[in-house]
Amino acid sequence: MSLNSLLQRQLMQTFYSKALQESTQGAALLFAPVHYTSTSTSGSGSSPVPLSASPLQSPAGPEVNGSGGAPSPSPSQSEGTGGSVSDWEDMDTSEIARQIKEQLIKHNIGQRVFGHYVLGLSQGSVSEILARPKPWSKLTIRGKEPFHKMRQFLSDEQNILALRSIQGRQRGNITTRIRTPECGSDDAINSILEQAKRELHVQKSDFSHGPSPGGGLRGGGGGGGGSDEAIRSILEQARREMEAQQATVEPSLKASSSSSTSSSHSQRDLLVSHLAASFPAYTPLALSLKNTPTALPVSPSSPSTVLDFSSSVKREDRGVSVPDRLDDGVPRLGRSSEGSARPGGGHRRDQWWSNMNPDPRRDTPTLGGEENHTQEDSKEALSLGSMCDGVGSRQNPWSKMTSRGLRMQLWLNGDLSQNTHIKPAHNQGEGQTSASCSPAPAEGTPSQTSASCSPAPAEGTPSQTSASCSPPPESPLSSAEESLNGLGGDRDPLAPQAPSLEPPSGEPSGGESQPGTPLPLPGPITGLSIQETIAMSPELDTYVLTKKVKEVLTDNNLGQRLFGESILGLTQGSVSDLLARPKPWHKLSLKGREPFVRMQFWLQDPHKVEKLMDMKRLEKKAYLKRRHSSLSDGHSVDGGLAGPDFLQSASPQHQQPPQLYQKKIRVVLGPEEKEALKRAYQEKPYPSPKTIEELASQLHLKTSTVINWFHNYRSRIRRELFIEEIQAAGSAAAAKAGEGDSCDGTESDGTVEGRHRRPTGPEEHKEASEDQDMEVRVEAGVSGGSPVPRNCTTSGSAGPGSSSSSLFGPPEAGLSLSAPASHTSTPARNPRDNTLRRKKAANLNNIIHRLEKAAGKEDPSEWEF
DNA sequence: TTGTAGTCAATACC
DNA sequence: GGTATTGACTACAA
Repeated sequence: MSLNSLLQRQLMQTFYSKALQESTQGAALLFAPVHYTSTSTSGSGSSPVPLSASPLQSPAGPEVNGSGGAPSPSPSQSEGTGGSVSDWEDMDTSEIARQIKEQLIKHNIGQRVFGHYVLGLSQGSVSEILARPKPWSKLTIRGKEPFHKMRQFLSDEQNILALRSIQGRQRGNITTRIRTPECGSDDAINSILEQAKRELHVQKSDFSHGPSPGGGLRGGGGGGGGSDEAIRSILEQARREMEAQQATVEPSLKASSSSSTSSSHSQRDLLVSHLAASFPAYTPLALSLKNTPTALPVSPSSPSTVLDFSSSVKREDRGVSVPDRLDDGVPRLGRSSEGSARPGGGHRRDQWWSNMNPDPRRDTPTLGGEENHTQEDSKEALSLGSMCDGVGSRQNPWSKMTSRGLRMQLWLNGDLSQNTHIKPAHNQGEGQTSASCSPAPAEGTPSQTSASCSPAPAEGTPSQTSASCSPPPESPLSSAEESLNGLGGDRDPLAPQAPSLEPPSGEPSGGESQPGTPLPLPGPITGLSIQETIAMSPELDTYVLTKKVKEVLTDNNLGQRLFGESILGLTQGSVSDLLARPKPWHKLSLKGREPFVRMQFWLQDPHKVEKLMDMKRLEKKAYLKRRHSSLSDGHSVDGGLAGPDFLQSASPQHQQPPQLYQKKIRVVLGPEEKEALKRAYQEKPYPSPKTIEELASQLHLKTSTVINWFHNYRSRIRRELFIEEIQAAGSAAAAKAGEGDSCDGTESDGTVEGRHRRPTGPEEHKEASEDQDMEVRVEAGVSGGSPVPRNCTTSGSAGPGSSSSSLFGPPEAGLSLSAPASHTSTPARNPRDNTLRRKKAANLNNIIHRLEKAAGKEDPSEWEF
């Protein structure tokens, strides 16, 4: 609770000291989200009053009151008085909303967090307010309150920065989802420290370079509220909090080291996940086992051990095996982490983590050391090393860059290009681009940059290159840069990640390049982040991309799991899904495009295969080593080579009560249940809660299961349709090229492209089965007549309209149950065709629903399809 | 509250 | 042992 307040105090001080200038109740508003009382939104008209208000009042209250001088009402109070601040009147609500939206977008702050922490409103309310702000004159007193808050929120960048930190703390890593209960506390501390560090950074930057990198955010005041005193105060608070936390830990652990605290537990979880994220190639846990073999049998109460570490890492950790990635191959930067050394093998991980991990949360566990660390940073915070820390090496490697990391980077960099080397490589073909941490990449050689960012390259090759800073010149990637097709000498954005695939021994990762022709570079390559690269990327042909990836993987006998975890940061299942059913580029969100961009760059890596091969070998080696160790310790090894299996098997699961390793029981719907659900879907793709209840009751399922099923089914139907349309379009084009006009593309759809793109026979059969199932539904369902688009089923622009028109076309014979039995004769009976129809029909229902829904809207401009 | 996108992870399947 | 499927979940937005 108090931890939560620490970070927010910054926000509060600047926010409410100006806006509210009054009671601590007003200040407490900011903290409402965590501890709303039941009366927080009652008709009293007052703002939510958090239960946690009191502890916050202490630090903030006096300052707030002091700054304001004359007492003034709280927002809620002020509304009763009409507002004691003159400019609270006649606000331009649209403008405020616009600015808020702008800032939220700019800082990647979600509406939920904003509403939660600033307005005391739900995300939905925030959305409403921002999207459709009412004119001031039409607002009630209560309705004006959010605008008061928003305006005050905008008045000081510290508010925004603080909220951004909160957002970053709350938002899970894209690729790692650690859900430990104590995370919040750790994160709070880390966020505080992060903020403090940033403040130091900014101050130093201001001092050294004039304007802060924060750019326009920093309104007028330069350093804003980030005085040394404030920073010290924050750090002091953080230290106290951590001490308080540590006090709860058993003395032995307490005595051992800071890394043995309970907080460090979760911190290690974070470490694990982020390390895995940063160096997915170092999956083999045997690397750590090699160094700490005795750690295996340790009990959970010994957090300093690898085993416990592993066991503490939930499987949410994206299935990457963790500890070993932290050991060998981890660069040991000179500074920090001094105090993180602990008995056992974990200290090196923490050490590495403290140095390398982009997530500011990493720093926390070291109590005294943390403060020292930060202060040390302040002494150094604009050295090249810290620059690298904040911008370069702390930038997550390619496969696991988080939005949080991106935000941090963006903020630290100010205009994004000051400290980074952004270059539209493809077109301009300038020099190296990977020196994201290099302040003067154009002048410094990669080796220089690397040396600065990776002071301890002797630890092994990974250390040389794992940092996002530029790798040493001897890096295989560096030497191979020029071989990258279309790169014009620019480094592959994969570079930060790719070298980590090299074996920790330091030996180069193989020799020859992948014989396959890399796809042309899609567009600008940046040394910044995947997100920016994605944003700048031109449209990619996801289908071609996945096809190529599949080819490479299969040709080289590389598994999806390996590829997914190492390159994409995804699990095998996700990879399978992506490769089998890639969405068209334009249908993908920024996040959804990420794997494809990664694929693209991976394909361009001439050493891609060698690296994965090396990875594979390492995993096997690790497995064997682990097994050997386990056997010698009397444990059996029944897990996989790495990843979650490893974590599981490495843990003493055989000796633990089942509840500690309880696998989630997966609901498996039976054929009858599915059938019923599909029928229901045909009736109503968007069933009402009542219908869902009924279905759940009839099928003896949980309502959530039914809801999930509908969600999933809708989503998957849509995606299936995309694929089918792509295939149809491709086949139509092929047919056109080969046979001239072929408006009826169904044949080629089913026989040429369909076969070509469908993985296996059984798949066909299965589809046919579903077709049959679907045909019944289609004919009896809402779409009524034939859904078969006998015409060009999927023109490139085929959207809902085209589908719709086809589906509503004249009845067509041969669409009944017998259709799937024929695979080759009548085009209309082709299973591919049927599948397409099925999906179109299902999708049509979806569209109809949207149409109906849209029809209910007043303004046609709001219609959205 | 509802819906979508993206993903995980259990498990079925080959 | 690899891949495909799919129920469940998170994050986010309207």
